[in-house]
Amino acid sequence: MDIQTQPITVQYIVKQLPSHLTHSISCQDCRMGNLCLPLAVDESERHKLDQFIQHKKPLQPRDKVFQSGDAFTSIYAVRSGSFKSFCLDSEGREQVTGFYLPGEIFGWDGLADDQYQNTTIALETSSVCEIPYEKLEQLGNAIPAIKKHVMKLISREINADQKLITLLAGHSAQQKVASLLLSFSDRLAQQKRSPTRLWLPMSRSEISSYLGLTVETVSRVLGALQKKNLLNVNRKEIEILDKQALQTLAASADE
Amino acid sequence: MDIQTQPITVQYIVKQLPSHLTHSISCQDCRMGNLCLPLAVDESERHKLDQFIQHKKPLQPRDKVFQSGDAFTSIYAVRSGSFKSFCLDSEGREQVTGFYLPGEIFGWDGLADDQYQNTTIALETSSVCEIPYEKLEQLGNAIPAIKKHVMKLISREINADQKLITLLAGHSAQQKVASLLLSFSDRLAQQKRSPTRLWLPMSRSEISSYLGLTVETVSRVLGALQKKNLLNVNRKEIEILDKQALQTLAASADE
DNA sequence: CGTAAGTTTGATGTAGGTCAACGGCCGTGG
DNA sequence: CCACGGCCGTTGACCTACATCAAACTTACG
Repeated sequence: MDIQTQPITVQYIVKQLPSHLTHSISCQDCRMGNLCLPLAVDESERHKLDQFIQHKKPLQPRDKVFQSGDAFTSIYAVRSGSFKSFCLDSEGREQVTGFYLPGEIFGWDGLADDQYQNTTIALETSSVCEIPYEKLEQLGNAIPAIKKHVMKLISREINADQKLITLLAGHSAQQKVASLLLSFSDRLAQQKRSPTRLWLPMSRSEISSYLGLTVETVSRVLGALQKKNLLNVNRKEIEILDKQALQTLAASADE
Repeated sequence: MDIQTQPITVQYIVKQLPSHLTHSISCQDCRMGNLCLPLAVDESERHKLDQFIQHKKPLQPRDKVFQSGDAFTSIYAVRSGSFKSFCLDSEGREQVTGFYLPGEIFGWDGLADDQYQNTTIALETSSVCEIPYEKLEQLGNAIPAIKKHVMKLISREINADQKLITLLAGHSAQQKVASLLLSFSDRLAQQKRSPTRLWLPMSRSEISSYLGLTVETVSRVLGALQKKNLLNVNRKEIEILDKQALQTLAASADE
């Protein structure tokens, strides 16, 4: 019943590798393949990607990938670990706008005005693939499948943002927290990882900012869900005991 | 001090035209030019756009442009009037996700999954240009400037959504309402229309859904802002009396 | 081992939600 | 042309979900 203290994450595996390998895996071998760019792209085309995608070396917690105001040059694919993006309001308070897990892509927010709107930092030891946007555009011209996929990736960000808008605008604290956990669960499942035992890489404060709540409320809601036997909560380790009930709760206000 | 009862809108002007002209204006003549697609595109290229963009005839209030679940085929540019997009939550409650004014583009939410996520309807007598996405893609291949601009348009939607997320997550009712009014003001200014005298095409209920509030709260906040002499409110007509103060209020919690 | 930062828990306050009544506007029909 | 009815917006009284404030506790780290 105890959650493994060191979960077997992609990050964990990568950490075990000699460091000269860590950031030199090619796109062909990348286990994120079908989540990331090369969907519906064959061997030889995938090779072209490798020519310019930079498989960067690991980032430490709090390391910035880019900062609000930086010139837009690239988008980034999460290879391992996790990231948060946020902006500061006029008061200097941090507003978290997204969490990114392995296989997910961030950085689109820089495209409209040629500079990133959000700062994005690593939440844990993590690595990214940097994909220069210019090069990606050129490759898209050569390979229509790539271009099509790029468009889908951008619009996936739109759909995610709109889902969050709906969550923020019309839902209770319980529904918000439950939805976040379910979202994480689904995204872990996409990585072929356990959808019931999750390790939250972000602090309560980051969760609360993302959900438009306070730290205290997030803490209390997690406590309440545990009391209802829907969850096991142990700091950042969460075990989902009753996904069904959690979904019901996230969807409708009853009980 | 009285607000003109029939404001001089694009819609108003278009209504005066013989109806066979209303939806046959070409992209060359469109006053929305630089807001919409043809930015940085020359005469001859603009002509190619005309070949497939459908300048549809006017829509009546509540007419659907597309419905949640419809197959994604096109994006739409607002020529005149205004639109709202919304989705229904599991309870059947309407969640408004965006308002669109002349020169703005909607429909990107359909791209990721090849079907629209939101329903979008006209708020008043309005007209749109339908831009078939397939054709737009092809044109983008031929004319790089078009493709670049399309990318910017999509990512503008991302930025708008993230701005709304920030507004919903960390701001008071007053700040939300003030921000909405200022947003409208700015967008009217882009159309070279008065940024101080606005006519809100949507109901209080639609505003409240968009801002994550109740009708009563929106009404009370408008009342309060009027009492502070920041606004004149007369049903859907709003006159901004003190934009400076409104901006201050929208940005910081003080006073 | 001591300090700081993150988390939990409790007591209290309040912004905004809920419920209810009313009033103005507009369409329809006599 | 006026009367009626329905819809939207406003206003008031009350209430609750969540914020705020405060303090203990736990973990992380020099």
